Amino acid sequence: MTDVLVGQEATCEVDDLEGCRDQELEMLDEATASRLASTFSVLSDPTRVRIISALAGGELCVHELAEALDMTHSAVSHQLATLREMRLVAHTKQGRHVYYALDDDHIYDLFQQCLAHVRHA
Amino acid sequence: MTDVLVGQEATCEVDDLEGCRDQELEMLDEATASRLASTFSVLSDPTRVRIISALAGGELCVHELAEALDMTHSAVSHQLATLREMRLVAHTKQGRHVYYALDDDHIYDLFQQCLAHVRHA
DNA sequence: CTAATATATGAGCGTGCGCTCATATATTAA
DNA sequence: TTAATATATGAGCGCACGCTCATATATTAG
Repeated sequence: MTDVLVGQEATCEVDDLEGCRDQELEMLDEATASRLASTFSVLSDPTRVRIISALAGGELCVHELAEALDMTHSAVSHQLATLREMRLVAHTKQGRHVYYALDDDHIYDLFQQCLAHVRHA
Repeated sequence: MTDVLVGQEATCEVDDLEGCRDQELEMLDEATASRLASTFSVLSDPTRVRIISALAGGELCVHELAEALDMTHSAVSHQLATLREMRLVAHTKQGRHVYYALDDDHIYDLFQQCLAHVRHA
């Protein structure tokens, strides 16, 4: 109680600076926060997690992935499109097959670290 | 073409084993995949990322967080409820203020690792 | 060529979620 | 007591997203 500034109507004036100074914060700007959130959101879906897990063992084509995940080709293909747009998987065409493989090791590191965390807890 | 089993109705029989053997996969089970996805989804929102970033500098009460993020108390309070349910933040009551602080270092490690990745790319 | 296979993709549906608004509860001030 | 402050929370809205279904394109077989 009796904080330096408790006034609630002076919301956007000096308080921000005071608040930051209080704890040496370099507050994350919104753009960086959004990029972080976007990166995490790539991994925030069970299907995509399973795809990444499957591709960790080597490249697979769409119907192999669909079988491994027991999902329709369409559903898997849609998710692969998402992962492609986010530059997480690379694809190479061989005949009428399209083989997908992991493209971003950093994301896979995040995946592994989270896995260790989940398995430990 | 002429794969061992191309029939689409024989989806869940021998193909799974074949696929797995191909690459020594220990496929992630669905439960683990969901837990991974849930963990990542906690960090997949810009507001929650900013809250975690703010709390990284020390504990803050709701109105301080609201000022730091330039958001309403209600929006911040709702997100804090989510973070509380997910055991990411701890709260202590002091008078009419409720101070929040980070509770899970592992999650913060994930946050930091992703930040490094994003800032490097 | 036609047919079958492999993948991609738009439309639509249902659901989850983040915010606002209104309201409820708790604590302190007067 | 009443009033103001601090936080929590239910309802509702709008939007994003993951799936299904249907369709389109590409490649290979016959």
